[in-house]
Amino acid sequence: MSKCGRKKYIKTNLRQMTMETIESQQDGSVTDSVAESESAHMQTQTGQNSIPTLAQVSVAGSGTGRGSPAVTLVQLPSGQTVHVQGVIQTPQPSVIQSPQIQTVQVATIAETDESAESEGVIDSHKRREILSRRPSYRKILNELSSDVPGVPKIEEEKSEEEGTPPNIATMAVPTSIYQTSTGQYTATGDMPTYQIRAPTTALPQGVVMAASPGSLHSPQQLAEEATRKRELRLMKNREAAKECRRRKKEYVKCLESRVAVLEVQNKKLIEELETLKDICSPKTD
DNA sequence: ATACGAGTCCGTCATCCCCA
DNA sequence: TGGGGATGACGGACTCGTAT
Repeated sequence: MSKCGRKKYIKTNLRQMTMETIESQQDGSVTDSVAESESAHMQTQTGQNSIPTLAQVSVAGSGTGRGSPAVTLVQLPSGQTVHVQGVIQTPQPSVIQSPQIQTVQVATIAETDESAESEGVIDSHKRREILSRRPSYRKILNELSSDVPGVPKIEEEKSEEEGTPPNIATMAVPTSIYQTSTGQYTATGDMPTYQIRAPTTALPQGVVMAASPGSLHSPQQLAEEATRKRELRLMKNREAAKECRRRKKEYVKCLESRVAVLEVQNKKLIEELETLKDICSPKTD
């Protein structure tokens, strides 16, 4: 797998691994979390052992610097020891309220990874066939939140903005986009400038021409109409993608917050259990 | 200084899925 | 059932930290 392809693979599995983290994090053991993810991933990647096995675990304490790799040996339940390369994902400074919790993304390198990587890149269509679409993260979160009270649902835009939890930092989303005389779209705020490939027919956001199909005569007009529709669709999709990513970030923050809460709960329960054990156990001396 | 790896962001395409 | 919004997946550009 190419460098970029592997990177995408890691990104692709982030959500899945996050869910596994939540399921397994009550144990509190890094090794077990990795092992569970390992086995789960092996099931989903049958026949594709050239793809690195991935896991995401939550660890307490500080990690290394941003983007700095760390190599760890992890023992699986089967007794097999794997090399784990971990990279600290530094959260936004104002995002995580519990500084002890950091998300670590780990990738175990399967033995056949090197050889498979040298075989070349699968074309994108084949990859699309291999990588089946997973359920929407919004759906997952909503299912989660229906099970567990206290987990906010990702709802429609309005309620989401109004009901943002106080510990989650909202991101600035620029909305003012206009067309310059050169066909260049510029956004106010922090969005970078970008260019439309065929600016001749591009329209500002929200502008819909009232050209009905019956009013089009020449093939040129039809082509222009098609181009215009395409530009409009691309523009809408561009904005939708931005919004989608913003919501996804919020979703990830929500999961991270939930992990932090559950870890605290788990710790308290363990302490409580120890206390009760001390009370109930007969004194030996 | 520079090469390199890893992470992030963005635009686009393909597909899912809801609603009129 | 078609249209359109939502989102997974992909690839490219860019940034940043580290090693040399």
